[in-house]
Amino acid sequence: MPELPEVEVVRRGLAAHVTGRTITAVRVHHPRAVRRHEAGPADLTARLLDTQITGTGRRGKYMWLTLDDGSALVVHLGMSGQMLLGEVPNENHLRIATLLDDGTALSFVDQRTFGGWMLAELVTVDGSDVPMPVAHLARDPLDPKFDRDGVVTVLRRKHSEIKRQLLDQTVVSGIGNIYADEALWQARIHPLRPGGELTAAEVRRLHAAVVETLERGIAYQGASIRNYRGPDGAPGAMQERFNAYDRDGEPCPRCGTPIEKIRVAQRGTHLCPRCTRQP
DNA sequence: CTATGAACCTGACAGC
DNA sequence: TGCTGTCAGGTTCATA
Repeated sequence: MPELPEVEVVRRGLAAHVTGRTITAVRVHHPRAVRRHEAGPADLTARLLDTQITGTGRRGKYMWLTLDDGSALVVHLGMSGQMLLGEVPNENHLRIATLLDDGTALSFVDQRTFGGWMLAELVTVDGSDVPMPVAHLARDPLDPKFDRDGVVTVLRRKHSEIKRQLLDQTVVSGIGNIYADEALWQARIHPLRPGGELTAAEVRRLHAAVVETLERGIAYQGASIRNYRGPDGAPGAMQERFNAYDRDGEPCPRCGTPIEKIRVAQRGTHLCPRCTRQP
């Protein structure tokens, strides 16, 4: 589920509510949800208690809440994570429940338990302050300091398919399987094309398509194929706007040819066989 | 260094 | 109905 647009919708939804609030209660219901917090559930609980949330941040598919002790609560939604505001949800996938000083509950629900919370210190990398667990990620395409030429240099150095590279979070972060297929469809580039062999015009087209697709995803409040929900529990609408993803067999919105589904890097990959040239 | 595959989980769905 | 196999938005680790 959650790629950059979904995570950004969650971050924005949380920011308005949690900034300035103090955490008054924490309960970890499932240890896997904090497995990446190496000091353990008790440490996380103790350190969160009575801390104030001072702001929010995001890079790629990671988001975080900055805390008044200078550290950050880093959240990854994995495949099915939800950050919910309101009452504590009566949900058997409730993994972590917290209470804020205005009486609101901030809960982490995650069916598949691939996501989780961890506390981390902020480090300065290349002029930006990010939590430790995020430091290895490339900037995402919506980052004001995103360096397109730098990414192109990396693309050229590697020899793997462009879709594989779009999914590599150390090349460019935030893009997952949905938005990779959507951006490649929009740019009319075959997912199997070697990234290093794209022309300058194709690179420009792809960059524009990635930015537009991600921004569209945010504008439609994310894609709810399965269990993605915003912090208010509402699903997104982007799944109704897909041109290629999950549309195999349906006509390409551009030329009418049925969308094809292949596998690239073990991932289901959707493309128009007529709009794109196979390598 | 690059690339591939498996593992980590739960649930939905297709087919028999 | 129920069983089996496959697939799903992500990341990480081990193996070639």
